[in-house]
Amino acid sequence: MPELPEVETVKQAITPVLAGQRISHVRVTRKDLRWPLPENLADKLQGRICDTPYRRAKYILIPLEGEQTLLLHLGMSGAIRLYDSQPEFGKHDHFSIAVETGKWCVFSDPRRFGHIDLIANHQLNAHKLLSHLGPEPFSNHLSPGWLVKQLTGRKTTIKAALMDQRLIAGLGNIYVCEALFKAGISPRSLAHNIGQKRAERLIPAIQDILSKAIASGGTSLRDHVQPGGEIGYFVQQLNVYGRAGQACVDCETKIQMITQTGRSSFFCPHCQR
DNA sequence: CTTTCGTCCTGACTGC
DNA sequence: TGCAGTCAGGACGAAA
Repeated sequence: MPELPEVETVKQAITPVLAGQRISHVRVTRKDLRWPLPENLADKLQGRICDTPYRRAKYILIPLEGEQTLLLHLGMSGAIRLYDSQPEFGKHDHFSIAVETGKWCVFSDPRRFGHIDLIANHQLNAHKLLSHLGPEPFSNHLSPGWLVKQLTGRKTTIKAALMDQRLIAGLGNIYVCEALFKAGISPRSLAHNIGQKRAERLIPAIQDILSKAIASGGTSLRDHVQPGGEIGYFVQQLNVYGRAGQACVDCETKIQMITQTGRSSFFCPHCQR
């Protein structure tokens, strides 16, 4: 259920469990999720020491001793749960690892749009899922001038442009809707019509929405990283997403829902121009 | 080249 | 209560 803040939250939760720890058990119950998993994945991971996990876009990357990195992608419905000891596995718990402390890290994904891969470090930058990604939303790369330049000549809407991982990596439908609301920009605005003024609102809006979501994700998480507890996503403080027909928090105009490139967009037709 | 559309899959929810 | 239909936070690859 993951956009960048949820993935970041999961990464933060698994870090103290995995960093510096040797993998003692691996359980793989499918040969594929969205794509075929690496052959003999369990054997390849068994006994390896994990380095500190990090995040790129919506991917969790766990460097392993031996110049390889484990990539986890949660897709649409993926979640990771942590346990203090071996749990009872559920039907969608496709991939689990234990470390020598006895703790288990369980990857669950009902829709199986997620993916797991094991990548040689020198091939990371060329990997199919990573090579095309744009800068992180908090990268120094992002400036209003940079954004305006990137949007020049784009004939699509700002909504579709922000959903494109090649422009800025890690945004998804919810936070694009929320950032556009915060910036007062209609999702229907054409990308090439976003000038310096609106770009100067949009970039801080994106960063503000994401950092607040990460902070609140972290808060809810602390209570939930208990034995059997779930690391997941907690809806809160959404101003437009999922609020079609309800009053705008600023002007009380009814929030509208439209479909753009196959995805729902929520916005306030009065506040967002 | 850029952009949109179909697709992978299960489960939760709505309305008849 | 049952069942068909709809929708979902992602992202590739084909097609336009």
